[in-house]
Parts: sequence; structure tokens; C-alpha cells
Amino acid sequence: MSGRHQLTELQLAIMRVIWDRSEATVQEIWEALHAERGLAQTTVATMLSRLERRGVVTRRAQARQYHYRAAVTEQEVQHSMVGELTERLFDGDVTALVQHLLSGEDVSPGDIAKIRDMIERVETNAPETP
Amino acid sequence: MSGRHQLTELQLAIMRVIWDRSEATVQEIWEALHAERGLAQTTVATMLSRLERRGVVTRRAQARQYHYRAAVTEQEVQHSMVGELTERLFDGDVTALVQHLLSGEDVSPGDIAKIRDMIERVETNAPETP
DNA sequence: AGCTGAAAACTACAGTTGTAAATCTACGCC
DNA sequence: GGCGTAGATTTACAACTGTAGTTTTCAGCT
Repeated sequence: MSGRHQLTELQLAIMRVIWDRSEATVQEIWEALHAERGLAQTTVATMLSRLERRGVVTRRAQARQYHYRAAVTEQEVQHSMVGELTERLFDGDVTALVQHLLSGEDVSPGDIAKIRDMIERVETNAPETP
Repeated sequence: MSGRHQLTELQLAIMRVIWDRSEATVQEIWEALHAERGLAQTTVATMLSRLERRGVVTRRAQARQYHYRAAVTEQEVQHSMVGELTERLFDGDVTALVQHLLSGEDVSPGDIAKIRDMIERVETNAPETP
């Protein structure tokens, strides 16, 4: 239960392929990634073995090949990684994170409007004290 | 300019001490951290050397001791790390990150209200199209 | 039954991190 | 001027990551 949800860039790239198609072989994952990253198949295979050892994925042998499946959901990973970052950088204060986002120049007015709408929707569905 | 702003937990803990007092010695940092983490002074010293090599901090010798200063601001690091995570996990879509935050159970109604107020403030200061 | 080819498994290696012991160095005191 | 000692520097080492070459294995073909 420790760091099973903290994934690096490459690990995430691999997981994204698996999440997208719910099951994938080394071949398939390699095909999906090597264009942009120029990896060797063995690199992907090594990574997958390690992810399997860590319990991030499971695998099932079929027709001389392993088929990998995710053992954690994308939501779990997002939740865990965002939580970790919030903890580390903002002492667990989610509003501080949002404040940070809002004060940076990476949010357009359109984004802000979108966020405002989200808030509105959340507030109407789950009012002050449930 | 590469990963000078991606810091690990321990590195952040050290940096936080430095940011707090704008300059600090190994001693001081160790004193601030060893209670909760039980580190050896040499561990802190090693970390600081490496951070110096990476350009994250600078140091100045004074009275037989180094005094370390941050070479990057906390804002820069926050910005960089949040940006990196948004990129990795949400394909750079900040609103997706916020959406994720709002749909998790880590935000209280109070938090939501606070965020709503932030939005309001931002929108009144920087209206639709400037 | 032997061979081949694809996939898996094993081995390798450099870089980073966390962790710290061991050693070096030089200032100030006796 | 020698020496102790505080702090710095060096060395060490296990894990994990990214990266990939090398070797093994085994199912199916001839």
C-alpha cells in the first residue's frame, strides 16, 4: 500500500496505454510509445516486470505472451499523486493549491469560467451541511 | 534549467527550512528536521552538497561554516512541480486537475466556499477579455 | 526429432536518492 | 607551535529508474 501509486513519467506513459485498452502486451505498449520516445522493446518489458513486482499491474500468460492489466485505477493514481503533492507543497491545504493555480498565468479566463461552473454544480448538488 | 525545480520530499523539507529563514547552516537545518525524521547531520550535509551541485541552493562560507541560500523560490518550485504533475496526469489541463480535486472527498464544503470566493475575486479583477 | 524465431528472463550499467560512517582540515587554544 | 575538535569532504552502499544487450526457452514447423 506504500508507493504503489506514485508513478514516474515513463511508468505513467505505460500505464496510460494499459488503462486505455484495459489489457495490453509488451508489443502493443511498445508500438504505442516508441514513435515519440524511441524505446527498445526490452525497455518496456523491463519496466513492466518491475511494475508487476510492485503490484501496479498484473499479468496473464496467453499464447506465448503476457497480457498486462492495471492493478490500480487511473483515478487512484491521480488521487494519490495529487494528494502527495498537496501534502508536500501546500501542507495538505487543497485551497492553497487552487489559489496557486489561480494566481499563475497558466489559467485562461475561459478556464476560470469553467472552474466557476464546476463549483456551482458541486455546490448545488452538495449544499452547505449535508 | 532542467530539473532544478523538481524536488523530493526530503529535499523539500530542507528547502522549506531555508526558505523560512532565508539563510541557514547545516546545523540549523539539522536541528529543524532531526526531531521528526531522525537524520544524521551528515545526511543533511550530503543533501545540501548535492543541491548545491544542482544549482538549487548557493552557499557562502562564513566563520568555518557554510551558509546556504535558496537559488530558487518556493513559488518557482510550486509552479514547476504543479505544472509537471498537471502535464503528466491531466495532459496539461488545469481544469481537469481542479475537477479532480472537487470530485474527491478531500475538499470540505468550507473549502469549496473558499475556492468560490477566490474565483470571484479573480474574475472581478481580471474580467472576461482584458 | 531438430531447428527457428519470438517472447521472456537475465544481466548490466550509469545516475539519483536516502542514509551515514570515516576521514580530512584548519582555527583557536594552551 | 602542536593538538583537539567542529565542520567539511570523501567514500559507501542499497534501491530504484531508465535504458538496453544477451541469453534462455519453448511452441510450432519441416
